[in-house]
Amino acid sequence: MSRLAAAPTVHDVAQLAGVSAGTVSKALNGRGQLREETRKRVQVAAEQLGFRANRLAKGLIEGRTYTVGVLTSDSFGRFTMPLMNGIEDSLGAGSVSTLLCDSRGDPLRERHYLAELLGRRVDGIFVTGRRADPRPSLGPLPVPVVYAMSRSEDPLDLSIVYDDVQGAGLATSHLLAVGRKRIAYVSGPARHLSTRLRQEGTERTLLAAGLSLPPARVLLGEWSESWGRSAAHLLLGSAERVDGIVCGSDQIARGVADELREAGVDVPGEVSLVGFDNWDVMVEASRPQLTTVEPNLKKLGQLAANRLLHAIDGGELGSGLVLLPCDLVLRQSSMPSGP
Amino acid sequence: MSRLAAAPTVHDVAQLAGVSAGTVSKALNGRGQLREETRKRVQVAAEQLGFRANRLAKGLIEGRTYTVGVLTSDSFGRFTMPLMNGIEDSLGAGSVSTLLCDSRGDPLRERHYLAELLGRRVDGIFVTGRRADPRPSLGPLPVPVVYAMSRSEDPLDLSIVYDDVQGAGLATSHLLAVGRKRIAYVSGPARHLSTRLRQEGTERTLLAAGLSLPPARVLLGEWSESWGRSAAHLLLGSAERVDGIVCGSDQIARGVADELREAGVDVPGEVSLVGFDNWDVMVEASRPQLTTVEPNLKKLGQLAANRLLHAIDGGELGSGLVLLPCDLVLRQSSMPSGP
DNA sequence: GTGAAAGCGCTAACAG
DNA sequence: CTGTTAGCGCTTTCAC
Repeated sequence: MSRLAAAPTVHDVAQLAGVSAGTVSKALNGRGQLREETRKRVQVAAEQLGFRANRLAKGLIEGRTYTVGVLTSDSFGRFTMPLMNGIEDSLGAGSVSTLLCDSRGDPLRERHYLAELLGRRVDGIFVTGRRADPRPSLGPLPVPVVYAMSRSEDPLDLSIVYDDVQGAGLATSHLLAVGRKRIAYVSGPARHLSTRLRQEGTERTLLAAGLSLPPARVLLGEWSESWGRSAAHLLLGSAERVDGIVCGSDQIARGVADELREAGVDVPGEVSLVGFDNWDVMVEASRPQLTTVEPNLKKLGQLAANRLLHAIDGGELGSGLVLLPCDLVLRQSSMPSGP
Repeated sequence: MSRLAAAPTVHDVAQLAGVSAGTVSKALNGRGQLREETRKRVQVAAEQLGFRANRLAKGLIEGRTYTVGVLTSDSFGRFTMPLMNGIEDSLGAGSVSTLLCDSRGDPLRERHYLAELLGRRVDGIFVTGRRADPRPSLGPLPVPVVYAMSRSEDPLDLSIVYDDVQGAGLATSHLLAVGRKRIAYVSGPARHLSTRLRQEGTERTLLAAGLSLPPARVLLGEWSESWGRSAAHLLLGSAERVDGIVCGSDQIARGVADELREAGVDVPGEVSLVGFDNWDVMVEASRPQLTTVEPNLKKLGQLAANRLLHAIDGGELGSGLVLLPCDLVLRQSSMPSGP
């Protein structure tokens, strides 16, 4: 549509209302003592001109911008999305805006964006990214920083992540609870921390129950359905049959489910399956639908935002690694006796 | 990590370098005539203090903020992501930052965010969202607005979308080219514009080839794999066999592929299949992998950003609906004689 | 060459 | 009650 004139200033409003700029400010912000009639007149004039106070000018005075930066090391993907939603939930209420920067994993680009954010005097910064692996700290900055769904190498930073170990433990406990005993772990590349942590959670839980996770029942590959199918094929070919599988992702779990079904193995009749991520697209399209670990990313985002806001308001930010517990979502793939 | 002191100002740098504030500005911005020695001294002082010019103050003077807003009517999803990447590509070069607002489809929230963006004096605004259906215009604003992957009801606005009709036409032409004649269209809900446009593209192409798309070969349902499977089942039950299927999404196509395979129908031997979206996760996990329509969202984002930047620099924004052509990506699902 | 002063849009403190 | 003044951090004349 057609373009409006440049944004009006307090002076424009003042002139129209026949008062001074200071009076406009007071009238519009409900400060000072004004005659009701004057206040009204100013409001009408402001309305008429479509006046909105310039936040840059306000920020200059207040010394804060009500803006936070989000620095992501990876393209905005499926995991960043619910996290961002959580962050917005907590920020939106206080009308803090979000400046988005995607470094695409390039450290140079990250430095550039960081400088940009600092130049814009953001009140705080979130650092995030797909990989859960520890990443270099941004170092000491004039504003508080929260590493969300991402962990800084520096223990003095505050990092908030979901608990991979506990999540996998939940999955494993559930398999034990439905009577499974010979449990396998199929997951992504060993170089990913989350692969190792989820394995640890699975193994620990089995050990605590007097069972074990022998190397032959640990299959590590890629985060793909295709690998899930291959892994299931391998499991079918081995001498001893497993009756439960903890998968490192919903994609893998779905691949496993497909392969098992096509090989005539009943899921969950003969084998119980648990995924990880609670990714709706995968979980719902899978046959049978997947019991899976919900990493509560939205909640993680909310928590991260609350901590950051608190620090911005002068509170203590805290430091170290905060582990947020996962939940288990029950669906058909795991329950031999029906949901 | 520990917190740094508040950001230093030009005066801090000036004091350290033993010059005046004005000189600092000139030295750091390469303006005015300064002795090389002085310039150096200022630069060293600035470096030492970690000085970054406050962009708010700069923006106040320049009258522009080098910030644009992105107003999305839907959570940042799979479609918004590549679009954003494209936008960042074009903006990043000029170090324009992005203020992100997710209205979640709530008009009230949208108004709030719009006010917020205007208050922050963004230089321009992108409007986007998952649905391709026409949406109400934001109306006349003091800054240029581009509707990207979204169309405004007002023809005076500039809307840039990919060409659903042409995309479906590409898919259909390809099916014809590999020798298919009895073609079906399986897609999402009829209330979605993209469903109807893609149908139009399919039908037009068939008519142009002397063929037709009878109602019995049009199956509209949901954007899910599950619907794809149901639709394929229906097609298998009908009297006349189809030999090619244009699907409204990759998810649907994958569901169709699964159902056909499990019913013993060879894809692409007996039936050729084309999807829409080129969504890696679906396209690669599908058996066989999917030939599909690539909507070039990243390119769309780049174009939208370039147009907006041009308008911000005082150029003409333009208006009306701009249709960006789709591409076809060939994989196994469509080619009876192998790729 | 460099410093001092004015002003971007706004608000807070102080006059009147 | 309302207007005037000063100043947030920066840049840009204009004197010196």
